[in-house]
Amino acid sequence: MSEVYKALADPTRRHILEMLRTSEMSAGQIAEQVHVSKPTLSGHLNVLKAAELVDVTRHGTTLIYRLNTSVLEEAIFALMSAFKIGAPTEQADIKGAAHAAKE
Amino acid sequence: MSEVYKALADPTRRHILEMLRTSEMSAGQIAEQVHVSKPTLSGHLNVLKAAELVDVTRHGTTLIYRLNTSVLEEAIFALMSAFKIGAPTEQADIKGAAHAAKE
DNA sequence: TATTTATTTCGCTATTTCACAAAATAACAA
DNA sequence: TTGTTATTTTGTGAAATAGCGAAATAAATA
Repeated sequence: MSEVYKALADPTRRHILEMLRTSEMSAGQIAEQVHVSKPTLSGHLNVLKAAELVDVTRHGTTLIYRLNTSVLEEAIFALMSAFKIGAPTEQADIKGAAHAAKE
Repeated sequence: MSEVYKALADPTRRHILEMLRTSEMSAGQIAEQVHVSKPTLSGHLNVLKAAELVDVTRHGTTLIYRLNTSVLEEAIFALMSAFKIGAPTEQADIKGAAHAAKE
């Protein structure tokens, strides 16, 4: 579980996770949008894989990464329960959170 | 915002935050339960303060730390929103109403 | 003013993290 | 087998992080 927090601590990794939310992607496709060297990207993907935040399957020479939503959900709800924070009840909360997420 | 994730990445700091959930505490009281040296603890408290996860007020010679729940809530809801992970309550209702339940 | 208590800052070491270029590996096609 | 593409592993260096003991600071009290 602690590995999940560490994985989320890096902005590049959070960006990758957000990209994978829409659809699964190969490492090469990710590399087109994340401007770090391939070795660096590979390292980030390994951290995400170790935290089980992403799953990988090979298709020929390409590796397909996809978001493991359940692990992310578990982490978020673990945080919520650890601090006894309830679900938001107003749309304003959701908008506020969406705005904060872009920073 | 990124500072919040980094602050949460360390298990000692998460422990401190959980302690502060119940009630505010002085640095000395925190030190009794967190077994690191005082300089190390002071460093952790500074990280939490920089992320605005805690507020500090001085009472005489002692510094009182208390959890800034709103910043923690914002971080959690930012995560939920970024990954479209819905709370199983009103948030789902709002989304469902807004998008006419399609996906 | 001098002392005591609570906490921080300073100075240092060890470990981890992030980044890159170059070399290596995996799968496939010719 | 040789070559091509996709991706990772290796090696290295710079910067950040966590840890500690010793010294410094802030506030209260004698």
